[in-house]
Amino acid sequence: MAPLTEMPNPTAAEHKACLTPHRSERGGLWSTLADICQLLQLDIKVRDDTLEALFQHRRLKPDEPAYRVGQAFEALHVVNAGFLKTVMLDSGGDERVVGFPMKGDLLGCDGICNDRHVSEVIALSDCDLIVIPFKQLLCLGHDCQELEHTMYRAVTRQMVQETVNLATLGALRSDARVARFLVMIADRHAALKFSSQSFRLRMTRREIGSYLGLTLETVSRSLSALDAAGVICVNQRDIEILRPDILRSLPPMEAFQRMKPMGIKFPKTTHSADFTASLPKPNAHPSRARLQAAA
Amino acid sequence: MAPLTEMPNPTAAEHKACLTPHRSERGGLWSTLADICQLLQLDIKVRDDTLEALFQHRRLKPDEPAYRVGQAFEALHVVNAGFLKTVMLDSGGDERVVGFPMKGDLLGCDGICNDRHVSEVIALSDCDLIVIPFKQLLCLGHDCQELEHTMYRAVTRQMVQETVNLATLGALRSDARVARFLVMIADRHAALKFSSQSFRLRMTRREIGSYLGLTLETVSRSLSALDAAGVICVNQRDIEILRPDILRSLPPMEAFQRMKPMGIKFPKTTHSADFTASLPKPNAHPSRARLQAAA
DNA sequence: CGAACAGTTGATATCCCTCAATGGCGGTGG
DNA sequence: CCACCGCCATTGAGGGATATCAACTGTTCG
Repeated sequence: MAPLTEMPNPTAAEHKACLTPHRSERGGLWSTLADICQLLQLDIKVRDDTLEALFQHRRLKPDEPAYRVGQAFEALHVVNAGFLKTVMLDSGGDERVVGFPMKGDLLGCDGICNDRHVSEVIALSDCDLIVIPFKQLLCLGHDCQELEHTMYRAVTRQMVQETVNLATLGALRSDARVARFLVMIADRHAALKFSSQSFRLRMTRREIGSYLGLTLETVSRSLSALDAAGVICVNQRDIEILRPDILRSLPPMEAFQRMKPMGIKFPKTTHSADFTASLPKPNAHPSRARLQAAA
Repeated sequence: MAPLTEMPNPTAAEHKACLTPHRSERGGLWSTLADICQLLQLDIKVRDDTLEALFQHRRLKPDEPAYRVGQAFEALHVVNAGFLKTVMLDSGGDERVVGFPMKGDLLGCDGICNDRHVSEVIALSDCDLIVIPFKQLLCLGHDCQELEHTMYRAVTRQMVQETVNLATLGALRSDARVARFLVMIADRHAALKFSSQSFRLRMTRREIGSYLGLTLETVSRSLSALDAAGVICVNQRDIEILRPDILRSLPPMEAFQRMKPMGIKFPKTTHSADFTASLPKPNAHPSRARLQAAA
């Protein structure tokens, strides 16, 4: 692992409650609906007093759940600060990570359809959430149709994004899965004006593996391989992205490259990217070959 | 809706438009909102004339799309009859199957958030869809809040179900993935009063593989292995389930069995199911061993 | 019939899971 | 303070699972 050149200190910036106009009332933090819409990046057009409605904040410590599987659905949450994981429990009781929410994400959407949660969300760091009681939201929506529509757009956007992320992983080999995972994280950091070039992972290798469908050892090896190839720089949970272009270009497996829409045929695809450019370190691991040579 | 009482011949019955009180007007088929709610298994309480609103049907032939990636979002669709696939296109233009909608499923939810579809839906058989123009739905929702809430519950239910299905696959090996896929199909057939014991797959091995993250050869081999173990009977696309108990009990990989919530430790799990009971056929393939012996 | 496609099966290479050993890091208690 | 412990991460060895390549069969459709 190369020494991470310098890391201005994204950790500190990400950790502090980096919100906006919130007010202290009744002893806790409260935010307006307008604040929430800004956090969700919704451009709400209504100029309405409903935007002044107040919603309470909720703090979580690491390992503390926002809600659990089976719990009655009462409220959505918006992440104002911190990092979390969303997990589902399979029939055997084993947990499967399905997402890593962070600032601006909407939590609890899975409870809308059944009045009961099928997933659970657990804090990976100190977190600050804004609670949106669903009944209250419905009441506000009753008065303001535009608001209701906008909020549901936010809900479906959140769910579509999760599906897109999960769906793209299936066709990739381990190195590419890990690479795509890092790209996802980087893009989300960029959207939040965090550094997308260097950041700290908040989850364990095991949790990453659960999300990607890999074992923790394979995740670790893939990170090491990307490091050895000079694409990233890994130091425990600190990641620096050196070659974002390569990180984004790792191809899917051969069998899935031919899955062109409607059966259009293509000549055998040659791996487009050549990683031969950067070989700062000797390769000693078998899986590193693919990252380094396109031959 | 349809008097789907008994169905001696699922295949034939599934193919014909097994709907109900629809009306022929302006040359096409139309259904009421009440019909749609029944199809979606929504218990709508409102006794309202909005339930008499009419929605047009749309027929698709095999390989015909209901909508395509990038197309402007204008309407949701409810499947009244037929079988389809939902696909997403990754950055390389390769297609990835993310679902196999059938009767009672809601199509097009992914367009709500962006006014543009990120997935596309293609018919695998002759299909009959009911078109729900979204603007019209919003207008109806404006008059009847209960209706709007109910429809959004249907939307989120559809999306949650897809996520759950995708999420459970990651921890399974190939045989278990295929088994779970068959269980999914069987359960959905059962919910529709179709035969869950024997049915015909409408998609190719390649499409199944794309959905499961496997190659078509592996899908074929897994089906053959389940057949050889006496768990199912495969004949091209016709499937008969002989041992649903075994089909549901295939365990995840070792590494993912230990992913108990919050780090609770368990003794090394012994594979609970013993498949030794039924060995009607000789085993000649390496991958069949796991299905037959728990030793 | 022949072409194109879907499915099955085999041989082989490779990927990644599994088991195992090691080191780093943080907390806890003598 | 430091030994100790537990958890996390890394790395290696080995083997099993699955992708890949290839050959063959069956089906559909013109």
